[in-house]
Amino acid sequence: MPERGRPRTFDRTAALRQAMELFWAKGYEGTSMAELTAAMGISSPSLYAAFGSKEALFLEATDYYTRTEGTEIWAALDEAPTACQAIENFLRQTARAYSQSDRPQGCLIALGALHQDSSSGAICDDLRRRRAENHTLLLRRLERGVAEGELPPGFDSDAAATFYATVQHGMSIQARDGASCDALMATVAGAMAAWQGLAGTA
Amino acid sequence: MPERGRPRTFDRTAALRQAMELFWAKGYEGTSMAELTAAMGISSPSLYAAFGSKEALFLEATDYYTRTEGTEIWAALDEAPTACQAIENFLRQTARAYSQSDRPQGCLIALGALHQDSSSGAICDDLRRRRAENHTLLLRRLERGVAEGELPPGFDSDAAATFYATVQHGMSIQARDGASCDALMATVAGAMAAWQGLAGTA
DNA sequence: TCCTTTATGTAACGATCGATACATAAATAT
DNA sequence: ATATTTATGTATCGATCGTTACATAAAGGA
Repeated sequence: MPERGRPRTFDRTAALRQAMELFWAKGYEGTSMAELTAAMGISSPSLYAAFGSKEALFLEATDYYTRTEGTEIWAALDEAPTACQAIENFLRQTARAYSQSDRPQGCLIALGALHQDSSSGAICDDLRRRRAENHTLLLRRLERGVAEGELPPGFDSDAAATFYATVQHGMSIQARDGASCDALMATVAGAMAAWQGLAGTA
Repeated sequence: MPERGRPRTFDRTAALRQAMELFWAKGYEGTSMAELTAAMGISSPSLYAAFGSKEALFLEATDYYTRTEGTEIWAALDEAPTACQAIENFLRQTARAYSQSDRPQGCLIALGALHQDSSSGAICDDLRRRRAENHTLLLRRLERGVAEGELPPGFDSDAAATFYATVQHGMSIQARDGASCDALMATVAGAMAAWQGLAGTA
């Protein structure tokens, strides 16, 4: 059953991808409507008809980002047999993804809008919620490690999840500063060197 | 020897401090001239006469930030007798400073302008240079630890400095998300748990 | 065929952006 | 006293911001 009315002449998903890459590279406030319409290859009224507003477009772009760009990073958590390997693979995938030269460096969720007091309260809140969800994913995997006996009963999964999430956030800034994949891997090695200490102090 | 011409009626340093706090809270692009003049209590021409431009004001504000806000964090590096204690104190001071409720959370140098492609190339470059300087400070302290025999000869000071700098950058985002000092201390504990591993693998 | 519905293209909206022209005021230098 | 120098206050500059009217084009439904 086809749509009513005149069909749109552009690929909505392709346009959304272009918007995502622009927001990813320049942040929410740093990206103008003029740049968006140019990159998406559509006019301003078409953009508003298809996506609602700049804010709604950003929210949809971050959702698209999560579904397309973040998958390999977070899939590593469930694929590895142990929590230790899961965290390490998670960080190594992060290092690889954040340093790719054919796309913006670092993470859209971490860098897209950091200044709350700006005109974009909803944007900032949405990104913060997504960061909290990521923390929860790490926490669940670590708790599973405790449940399976890999980690001691007193292991502070929440503190460890916070630590590794923080390292990943720092890697976004490091990547924005031009760090190579190897340089990011040095940080991964440092973070994983903490594993023995974290698992032992329980 | 007093100045020629009509003396200015406002405290230049106090105005600079107000500008710094605003840039700190909202970032370079997120802060408007109207907000700056309101917070500084001066008119737009007075601002331009005293500081040159918004960009020059930001550069001077970051310099003021480095001289006034960052001192306690980086002083910890030289005061502690061992490199291990130096890094730990450095991170603990960071946790405390980043979570103060009477000032913006996180670090101006880390969060002030992260998106290079924006209109602010010089701003971004300046902050990146300052971050590189901070990395160098960590590196020098670790190299001193190697020279003094505290750390083994093969210790990778550069990788360790990168790791701890990355953790600090991540703490800025964590603090922006509302993390308490205790929560940041959990990350510090995680980062210091890596010390044994880093010092031992050399 | 005519009506409804949706999309496109042109053009422009009011608001805000960073930055200034201009006249006036207040200090020193001669 | 006069000239010079610097700061202030008002008012506004052109450019860009996100957003939208409006007329037209292209589809399905009756």
